[in-house]
Amino acid sequence: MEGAREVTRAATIHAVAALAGVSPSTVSRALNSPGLVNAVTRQRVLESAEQLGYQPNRAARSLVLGRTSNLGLIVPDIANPFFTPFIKAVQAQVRQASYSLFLADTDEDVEVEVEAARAMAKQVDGMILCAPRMPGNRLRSIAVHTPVVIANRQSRTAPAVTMDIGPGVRQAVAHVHALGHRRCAFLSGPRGSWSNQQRLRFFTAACQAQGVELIVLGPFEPVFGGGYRGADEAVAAGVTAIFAYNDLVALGVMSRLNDRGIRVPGEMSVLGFDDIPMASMMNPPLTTVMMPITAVARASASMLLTLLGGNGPPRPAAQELAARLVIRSTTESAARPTGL
Amino acid sequence: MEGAREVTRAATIHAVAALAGVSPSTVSRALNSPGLVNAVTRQRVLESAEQLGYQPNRAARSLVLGRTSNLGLIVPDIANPFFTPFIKAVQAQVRQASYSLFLADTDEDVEVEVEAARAMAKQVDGMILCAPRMPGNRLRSIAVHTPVVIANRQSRTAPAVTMDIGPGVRQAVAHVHALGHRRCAFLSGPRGSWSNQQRLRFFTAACQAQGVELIVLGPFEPVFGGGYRGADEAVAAGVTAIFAYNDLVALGVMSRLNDRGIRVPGEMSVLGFDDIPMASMMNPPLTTVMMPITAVARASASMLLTLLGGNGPPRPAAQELAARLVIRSTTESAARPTGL
DNA sequence: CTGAAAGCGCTAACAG
DNA sequence: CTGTTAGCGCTTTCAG
Repeated sequence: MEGAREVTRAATIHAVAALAGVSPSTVSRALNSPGLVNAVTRQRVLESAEQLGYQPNRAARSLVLGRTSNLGLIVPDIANPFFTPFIKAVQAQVRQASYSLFLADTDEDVEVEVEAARAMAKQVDGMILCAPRMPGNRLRSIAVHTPVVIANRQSRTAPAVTMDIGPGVRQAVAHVHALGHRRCAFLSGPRGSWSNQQRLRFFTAACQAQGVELIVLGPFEPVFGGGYRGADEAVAAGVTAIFAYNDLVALGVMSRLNDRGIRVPGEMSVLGFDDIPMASMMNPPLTTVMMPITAVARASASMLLTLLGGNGPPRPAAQELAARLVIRSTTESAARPTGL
Repeated sequence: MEGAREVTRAATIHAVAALAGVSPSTVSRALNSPGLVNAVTRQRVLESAEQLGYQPNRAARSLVLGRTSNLGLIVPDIANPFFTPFIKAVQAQVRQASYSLFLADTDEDVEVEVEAARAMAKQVDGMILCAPRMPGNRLRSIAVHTPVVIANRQSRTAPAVTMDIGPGVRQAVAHVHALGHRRCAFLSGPRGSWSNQQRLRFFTAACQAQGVELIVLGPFEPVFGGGYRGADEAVAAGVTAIFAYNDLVALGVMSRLNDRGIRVPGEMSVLGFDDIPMASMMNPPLTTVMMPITAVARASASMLLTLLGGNGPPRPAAQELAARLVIRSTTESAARPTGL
């Protein structure tokens, strides 16, 4: 009979101690504070441990130490390409600090998010909540018990790392203005979304300040298909440049424009938002507002690590990183308005 | 002073016991085996627990129970859209069985993978290795200590869930043959890759069996850019249909074809492989061989759960799921060869 | 039905 | 430098 349970019961510290002819505490010390034990003894212990394939039991360790050496990360959607660089960066940094990472995805659902955060809180030393959708009080109820860093969302409850889209938006508007565009469309995203409101607000302000007429269209779903529809409306509105809510939408726009035989950037300039990995790979490469998501990830991770380290500033200050325009090949001098 | 450490020390089972006026063991029973305790006592305990916001310490629980209630999942690359449905499905199933899930990504690096698996093994009750790259002996050394299920790869070491691409490939070839195509290109992927070899082998066999001439091109990188280059070679080869190594490559092909003014599917038919979420969203929607990745995920998860359950068959058998063709809009009757 | 006692595997004083 | 002792918080016999 074979089956589910392990063949060999894992070796305990006692077994190692016995084999090395020392006490368990010496084994513990040899492994955790090599300096405190005689070199030759330590060598013997190490060999015994090696021979038995000894792996400290994490539960026992956590229990006595009061820490798990695990960190958690919760993101709205793993499938969203906007978050993947974030996940990767956090993962790398966390691993480097020799923590393990619990990663959960909430499918953009608040209930799932709250539940995931609660469940996770019990088994990590701290966690990063990326763009959490839950209300402030729920956030607080979690942050009270567990060190938390919030990314992509303002908070008074916990230290937060956010992005300032202002510079990027202003650069984008200045860029199209410089190319001679005077009438542009903004393809808006989900009405309820905070980032849509923010993007809309900044674009409106920047266009007004720089003398560009802004036609707000939408809302459109923040995916490929949304841009597909949006493209037609923008063309009908007689604009010469399109600010898409995000890169996915921009992708849809370009696809649709292409179907209709409208050249990008020849007849229509298109700008995205986010700078997802695909943006630079598409054809032509997309001019877009780069959100410094990787930098945010790194900052969040360091912040959490600092928070846990106990050293450093007692409570890391909030931090804000600036978005900026990345000019690639979908923007060009304004031509005569298309459509009609 | 405030700072990193928790404000309130988490309530222990003792505190709850004291408040309810019972012993810790009664609290434990009230929570875990409600049947064994007097209804009114239980009620009192539950209220005390609620009042104190009592959350059992997982480390202590794991220590005595010998199980963590955590499961692990390791995938080659979180950013690869092929794996996202897999991750989501596993996550859902695991959560439903009230386990938490550790998710790790190896960036396709064998060393990272081995390391991640080792680290994870110590703190989960079992894990799913998705398309592991590590050699069989490393795999074995892990599977010996931890219940493991392998997805997307054959194995004699552990129960595995794999996909049979045969039916899908044969359907694809039959499909283009029925449309009158007699000369097709296969844009191959990474030379070393097992799935590339497999796909190539099956396409070669199916084409030969069905009387379709197959021009093998490449290798190309398995991403958008690869297809971009591949498209030109395929056109130069004078084929009327292109089998792309995967959907990303197909995407690149279509983009390039479009740039060159070659209509899909009018002048060239294009077929993908995998059926990533984007395949149905692109324009026109891609005809592709659907890999039943979600089904594999579900099967893997159930398998692992069974393995851990101790009940059911002592060792779940390996399982193989069939791929099949999904016909969308990038395939049409053969026209005259393009190019030259 | 409930309490007392023992112990999961490990670390951290505290003596030697 | 090393062994002994005492728990970390929880579950589970074993008595009552």
